[in-house]
Amino acid sequence: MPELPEVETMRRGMLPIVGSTIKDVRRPPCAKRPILIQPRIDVLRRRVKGRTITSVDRVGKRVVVRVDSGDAIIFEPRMTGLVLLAAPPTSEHLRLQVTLSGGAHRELLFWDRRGLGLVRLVSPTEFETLYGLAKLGPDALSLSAEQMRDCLRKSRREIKVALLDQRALAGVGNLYASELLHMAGVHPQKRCDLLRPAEWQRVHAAMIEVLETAIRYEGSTLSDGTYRNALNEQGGYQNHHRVYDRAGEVCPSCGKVEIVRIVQAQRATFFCARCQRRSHQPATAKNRKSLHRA
DNA sequence: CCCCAGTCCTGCGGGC
DNA sequence: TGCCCGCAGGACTGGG
Repeated sequence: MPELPEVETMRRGMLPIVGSTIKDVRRPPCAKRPILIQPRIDVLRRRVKGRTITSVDRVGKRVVVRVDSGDAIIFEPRMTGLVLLAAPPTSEHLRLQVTLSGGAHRELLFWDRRGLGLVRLVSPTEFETLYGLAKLGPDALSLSAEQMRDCLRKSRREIKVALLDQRALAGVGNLYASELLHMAGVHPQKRCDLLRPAEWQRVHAAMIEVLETAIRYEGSTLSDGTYRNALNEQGGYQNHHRVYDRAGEVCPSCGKVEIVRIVQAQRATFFCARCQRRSHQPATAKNRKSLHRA
């Protein structure tokens, strides 16, 4: 499931298309139910055909491809969507094909096995309404520890659930929420309003560290193998997960078999019952060390 | 404001 | 061995 590191990796892989011109936009025949494309494909085609791509950005978990009219094509991968410059994993789930000219790549593809993703073309005004700060919080990599604490400290929600709320901060998803709380040594069920300033500092530092490291490894390709970068290559961070999908295994911090799985807001959470206590306690020496290495 | 359950969807793995 | 059910969860929606 693409979260910030995976979407950032997709974005970086897309950079070679800046300067290319869009020749056409097609919706390949798909046996299954088509994904949502807004506006209708013929309207989309009229607005982007002949336009030059000026930038490839990211907002939270979405890739933003801007063209010289000011419009932006937003790719929202959700669970299984991929933005590709190479051949997709299968031809079956190809959802959108953008043909290009004037650059090294001939086409940009949106592939999505489960079809929960969406592609939309938005004007600058629509972009602000749909993806501005009123709708989506500041990017997880750009907000400060103070901003993070200010926007969450009064909430009575559990910290792990609050981290998934894209209106508070954008980019953290289910996998990295468990990972960063483990590095911070904070219990996922601890209420935000009960976190101490030192814990907010650790959560913020761990968030930056985990996300940046995951970006260096080009994201996590889970056992279903779905996530790929723009060239259809796997990520590497799945080999460095501390707790995610490791229930019953040894905790990398304390070395004991203490990793457990619980469910919060209908989603799996993994944590170490020994290193992440509900009550206040200082970070373990090992956690502190790994944070300072950041 | 907050929370919860339901919705979309496909592939896979556990259990029988 | 084969089949079926349930699970995976990002974002959104409607009801409490």
